[in-house]
Amino acid sequence: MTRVLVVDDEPSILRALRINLSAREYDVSTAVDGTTGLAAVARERPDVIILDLGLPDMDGTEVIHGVRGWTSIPIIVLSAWGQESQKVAALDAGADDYVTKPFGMDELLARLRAAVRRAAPAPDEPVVSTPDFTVDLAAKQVIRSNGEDVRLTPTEWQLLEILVRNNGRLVTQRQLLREVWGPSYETETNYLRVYLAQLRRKLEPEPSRPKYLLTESGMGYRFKT
Amino acid sequence: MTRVLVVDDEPSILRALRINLSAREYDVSTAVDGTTGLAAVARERPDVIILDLGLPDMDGTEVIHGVRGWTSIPIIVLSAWGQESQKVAALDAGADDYVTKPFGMDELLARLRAAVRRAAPAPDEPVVSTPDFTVDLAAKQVIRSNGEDVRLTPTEWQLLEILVRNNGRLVTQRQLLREVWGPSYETETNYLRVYLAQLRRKLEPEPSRPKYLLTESGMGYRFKT
DNA sequence: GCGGCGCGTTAAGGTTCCGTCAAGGCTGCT
DNA sequence: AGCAGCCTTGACGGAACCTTAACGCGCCGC
Repeated sequence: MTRVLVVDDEPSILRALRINLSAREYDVSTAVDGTTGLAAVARERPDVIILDLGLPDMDGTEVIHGVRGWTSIPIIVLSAWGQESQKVAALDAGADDYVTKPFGMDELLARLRAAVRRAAPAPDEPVVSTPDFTVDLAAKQVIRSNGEDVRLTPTEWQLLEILVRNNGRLVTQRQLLREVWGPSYETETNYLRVYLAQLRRKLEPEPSRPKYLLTESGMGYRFKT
Repeated sequence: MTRVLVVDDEPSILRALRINLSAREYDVSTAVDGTTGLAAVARERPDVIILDLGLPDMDGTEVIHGVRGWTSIPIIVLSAWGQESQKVAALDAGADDYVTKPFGMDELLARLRAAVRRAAPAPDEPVVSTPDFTVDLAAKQVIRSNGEDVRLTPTEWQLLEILVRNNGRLVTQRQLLREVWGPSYETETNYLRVYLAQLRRKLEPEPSRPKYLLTESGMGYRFKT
């Protein structure tokens, strides 16, 4: 189910969007200003953000920068009619699209679908195999080469997924912490050590001498087929 | 240079876009109907398409489908005011964005930038090769020509990255020290000698007679492909 | 020819970073 | 309420890394 976060200070718009989007099988959450909006993004990881530019506490482009600092979740901007320069600034700040108020619900829904579709990661290779195990991104499943499947906890899976999607590339500790725990955990390198150890225990033939989940001291981790 | 294909049957709009986009360093080509437009897309592979929905020979969504059948080049749609349903149909057919006529040139340019930015996943050219090894900036990885990969420490990476990004250019010691260790270390040329030696030991076929990491005595260092 | 200067090389400390283990808290289910 | 699975947190030994100093070499000017 697609999760939408609506950031707007007008109760009537919040209500209208909540009703219409819920009816279309979207999972809707809301925030009434920029501060709580940014917190909600970090906490809930919506699939798409609908952001009103006229918030009481901060400028719309600030909110966009705050989000774009660590993730590329699509952002659709709402703005009052005639705020041409604001719209341009918002798009340049990294917004994906905008809709002028008052807007037709059909149009907003179409833009929503377009934004989500664009964000959907390329339907590339959802399966990565090694001599010892196979990771199936689509099925969220890991199977050892002897046939038994490996049980991973949600956090373990998130970590493994990021590493596998960046197969061969080095992934920074900051990036891993950001994408799994959120931007305020960027220094908790502790977590990475614990969870990498768990993943190795479950996947590596010799957990103390890893072949696939490699450490690059001081930089990050790398998944190597 | 970004290549833009404009598909529109109104000469005045074609002219306006050609002038404005050319002035902004875009490479502009044009087509006046859907048929020649589709042919032009296939022939020229533009980086982005600006498409008017009101073409004489075919419906706008047909053109979009024709393009989307084989490529994901971003499409920005132009439509007359009030054609709400057409816009929705165009977005659902796979258009990336739309602008309502009459439009402000600022807005169109902003949407153009946004579309191109979204489509460009690789902002730079992250791979540099020599006969002896290959440096992949994005993956933070160096592979020797015999296949084994080279392990670099964080500091070694920072140094190498700066030198490779300035491929062929001379980089002064001060600049290297400033960017890696910070402005207060600008005189510690010691560090450079130590780390350049380490890099050469790991990368050069004959570390004592370097081919790639060259010293310019008294000035700085230069990476040479 | 002699001393200074810049550079390359090496190795030893000290510090930071990583793997490992285990205890405690939280949540959801029975 | 009790239990099991999962996540957080802290501590510790060991490995990787950075800093620093010392020495050798070639070049240049004196």
